Amino acid sequence: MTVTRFAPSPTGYLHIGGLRTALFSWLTAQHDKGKFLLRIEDTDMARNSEEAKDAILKAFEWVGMSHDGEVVYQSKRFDLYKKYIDQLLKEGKAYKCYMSKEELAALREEQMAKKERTRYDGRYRDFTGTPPEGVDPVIRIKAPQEGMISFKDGVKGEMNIAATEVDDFVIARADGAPTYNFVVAIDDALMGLTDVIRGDDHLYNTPKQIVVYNALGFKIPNFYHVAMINNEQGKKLSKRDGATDVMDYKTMGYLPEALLNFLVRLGWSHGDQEIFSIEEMIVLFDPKNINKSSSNYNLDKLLWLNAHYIKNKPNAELAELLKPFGVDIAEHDKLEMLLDATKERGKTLVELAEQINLILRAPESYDEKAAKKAFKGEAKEILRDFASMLQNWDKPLHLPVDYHAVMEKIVADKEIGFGKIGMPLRVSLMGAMTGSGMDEIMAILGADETVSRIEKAIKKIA
RNA sequence: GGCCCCUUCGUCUAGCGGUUAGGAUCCAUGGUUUUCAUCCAUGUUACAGGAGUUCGAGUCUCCUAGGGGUCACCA
Repeated sequence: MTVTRFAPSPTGYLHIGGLRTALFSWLTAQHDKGKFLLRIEDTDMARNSEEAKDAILKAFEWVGMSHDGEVVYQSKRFDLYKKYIDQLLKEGKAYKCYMSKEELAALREEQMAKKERTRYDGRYRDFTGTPPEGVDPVIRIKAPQEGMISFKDGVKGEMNIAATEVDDFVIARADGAPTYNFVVAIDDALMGLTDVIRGDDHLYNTPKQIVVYNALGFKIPNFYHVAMINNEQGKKLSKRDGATDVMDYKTMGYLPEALLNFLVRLGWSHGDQEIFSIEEMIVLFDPKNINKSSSNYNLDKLLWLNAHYIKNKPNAELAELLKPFGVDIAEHDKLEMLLDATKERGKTLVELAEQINLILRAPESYDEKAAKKAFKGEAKEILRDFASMLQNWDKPLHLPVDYHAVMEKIVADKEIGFGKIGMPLRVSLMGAMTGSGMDEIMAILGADETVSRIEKAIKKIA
């Protein structure tokens, strides 16, 4: 069975790039009807925070990516790691290193001066003498000293790293706490991971982890290293480039399905298809199709996708989603009409909320340019007659077509073009020259409110 | 600096030795709409550069350039 995972360290919010690798992992598991596990990498007690962990979990909840089983916390598994450290020590596959931090720094400086690769020189690898006083040793693992460490990466292809590139790295600190590459390999193996999908900044950790897998006799999973997401300029994505926190997209009025659709197309594709429902992604996703090259983050496409998903969302659901944006129309009797008239005009929920408020709230002022153009000539008279027609109309006024009939009547009676009534009417009702169709707006407002706004505008003209 | 990875329209990408190099987004123009938006149509723009291999190269090989990653008792 396919088992994938996402393993963030709780040092901050969930990053947009992290969400993409999580999505790839999640899709791979869903596709194979396998399991997607969540593990919190909190071995560095100094940098962890409970808030960060909660923020990450919350982000997952928002996008609707659920994990299987309990969340695994590495901080609760130290006994387990300790067991494996002792085992390796006993088997002679790991050893105590008494080199002080100062000595290590000196060695590194020396190597840098010689323009060599900085690496631990293995001086305690076969040490049998008396250890120096006053130094708490670290534990280092014996990495192969010659040959190649090879693995097949599902994205990058065949990888061959010279053993000389991997030194005897530390698996337990002086205080006994295990280190990242050690615990990741153990947990991935013990949790039964079959496919490890992660950012390619981890590419160089892989040979190290393979050393651990081999030392402990664990089965090596498939690796997929996904290239980074850069900003529009092709540089590393940073906070300066706008939203990098997944939850920022919620507050900016993006739909999770739009964000996921956007992310799945960054580094992955299925022919010419652009729109993928979650179900389609699950059916079609294959990590083998992940691109080798890095991709640039581009807001245009996300905006386009978001507009698409808003347009196609049922009105009742939209009404619920709009609540956090200060628009509560769930109980509005013209809900359907209101959203049908506005949802094609908002690329985000924020914009959609603005569009709705533009209709629901009587204009406090009139756009200067629009008013100048619309409220001229006989506009005042036309508006007055139109209001009067609305008040004396002998048929019911409910639907847009009912109001359209009134407009047709005034146009016919006065032998004027639609613009003559349309423009002043629009500015009277909305305060501006843009927006939804007049028939729809009037039907939403009702005759009384329409007349009231017209009268207010007439006063303004005078 | 060592090692490793990457390079098709501005951006996301299709392409897996033979295509007028396709789609999407953006932008522009036109149509629809009493306005705006939507929608529809049309258009501009790309194989980083150079050598090879081959009848034929975006596709294979090498070199160069550019970009990125990584070199912790962080994860």
